[in-house]
Amino acid sequence: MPVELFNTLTGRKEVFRPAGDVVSMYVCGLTPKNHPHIGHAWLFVSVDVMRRYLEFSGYQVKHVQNFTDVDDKIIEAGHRDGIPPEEAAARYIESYWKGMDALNVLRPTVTPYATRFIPQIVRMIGELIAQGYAYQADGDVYYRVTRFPEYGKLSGNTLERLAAGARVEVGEHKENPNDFALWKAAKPGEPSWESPWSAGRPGWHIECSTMIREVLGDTIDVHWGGRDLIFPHHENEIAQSEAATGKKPFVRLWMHVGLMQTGSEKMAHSLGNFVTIHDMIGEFGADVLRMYLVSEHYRTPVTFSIEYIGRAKERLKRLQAAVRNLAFLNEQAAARPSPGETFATGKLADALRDQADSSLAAFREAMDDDLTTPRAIAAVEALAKQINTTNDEVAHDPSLATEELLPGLHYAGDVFGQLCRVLGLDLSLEKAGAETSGLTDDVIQDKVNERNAARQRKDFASADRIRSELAEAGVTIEDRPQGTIWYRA
RNA sequence: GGCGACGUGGCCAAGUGGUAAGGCGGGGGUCUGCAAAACCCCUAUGCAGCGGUUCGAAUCCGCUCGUCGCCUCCA
Repeated sequence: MPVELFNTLTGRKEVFRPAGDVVSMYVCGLTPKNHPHIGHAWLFVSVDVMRRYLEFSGYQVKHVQNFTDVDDKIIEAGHRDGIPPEEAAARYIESYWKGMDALNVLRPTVTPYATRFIPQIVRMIGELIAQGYAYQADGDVYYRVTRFPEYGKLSGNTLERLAAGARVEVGEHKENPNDFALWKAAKPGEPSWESPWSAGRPGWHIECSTMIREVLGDTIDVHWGGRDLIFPHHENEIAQSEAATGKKPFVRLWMHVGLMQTGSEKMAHSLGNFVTIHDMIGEFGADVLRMYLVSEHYRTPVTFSIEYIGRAKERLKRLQAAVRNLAFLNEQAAARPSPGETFATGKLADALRDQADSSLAAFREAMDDDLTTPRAIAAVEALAKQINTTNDEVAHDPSLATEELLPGLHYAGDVFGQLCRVLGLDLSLEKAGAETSGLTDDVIQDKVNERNAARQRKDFASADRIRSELAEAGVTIEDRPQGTIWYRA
């Protein structure tokens, strides 16, 4: 089954066919002007899931994602924070990495910074001027949209229709209201670079065109961004790149994530209605946040709500239980040699294998169909349920856990692990342990032993007291027929 | 005004012609000293409304109502 993905340019799902052996993928990254919010996380997690799934499916991906580290908003951020613009950019880039690492988002293969490509940007603008696609006016340089007949093809517009809207103001120097700046002359005190036209800085769109060309080439396989970038940003990138290189298409597959909504409007720094990644990770943990984001389809405009994150937390519990149960069952089964083939244990092992196979198939089918993660998660949950059911069977009859169960456990565990990794859910036990508080393993084990002694002598008051003390320290206890296990959660 | 997305149970969410996945919540069980977790069972004659096409539509077409995004910085 081929992977099919929705292409904004054609408005339909298309079979994914990268041009070469390595998928070239560019993502419009951040303009680091503030701490990244949940809407940003929604984009980057979606990209990450796609990348992980492509890699899982045997592709190699060259993932390039930029920082536009020079921009009017960054200059403003510098004023706001009382630091130079470069420092503001560095601060928010750092904040970005911190959030992404926590969310288990793979780092891009290459991360170009706009400010490190100024000579190449200047050269590309020069080419556009030489070819008549751009003109200078009083130190600024503008793109001449009327020279590019296909202007509007990504957003479904034409120049006539855009003109009908007439909400774009005609700049003093523009020939056409839809012309956009390639180079802006600096005002006093603003960061600037020398160019043939003025000391100034690049306009907003040109840096992406230049960096893509320099790092990936004239035509790339995939370009990602938020829906709000379709017009004018990505429209302008097409106009710049296809004009300058003369090669079409600039991008074979345009992908856009739906916008995160707060209440009934889009979440945005400029609207002041944003919730930062950092705050949500602090409150719920990164895995829960990732689970929440992945449980929505990437093209849907999702409404942000604390309540929904709470649901993701509940959902994640089943998966985490499966990880614990796998470890527990493996331990139990390995410790007991098989007395020879037994019908009941064989049936358990078969059920694990069967569910792993069908979950894997369902997962692939869902992901092949434009990365339908909500359905993919259902497949993972079905496998988790089978693992947990096995645990229940063994709880009722401990003698079922013999070496004969091991192959089924290993197979199911392997598939379960792979699928979770594609979704970027990191459910490892080590990590769960590392995240929490004060008590050492030995101290906890002592308390558990102490509690069990109390239970033995039917001193349930003491037993319950110890249990709630542990609970307050973030340690959960499960009493099983084979003994008590504990974990930090 | 132009372009586009969308409207499925209390809530979230799959489902592009064949008779409504999954999750949260709720109810009932199993297990437990009691819990917790897990597991099992139940929880939409109906998919915004009205027409139409079809043997058959949540799924296709038309109209109506409603929500959101873009057209200005924005992931």
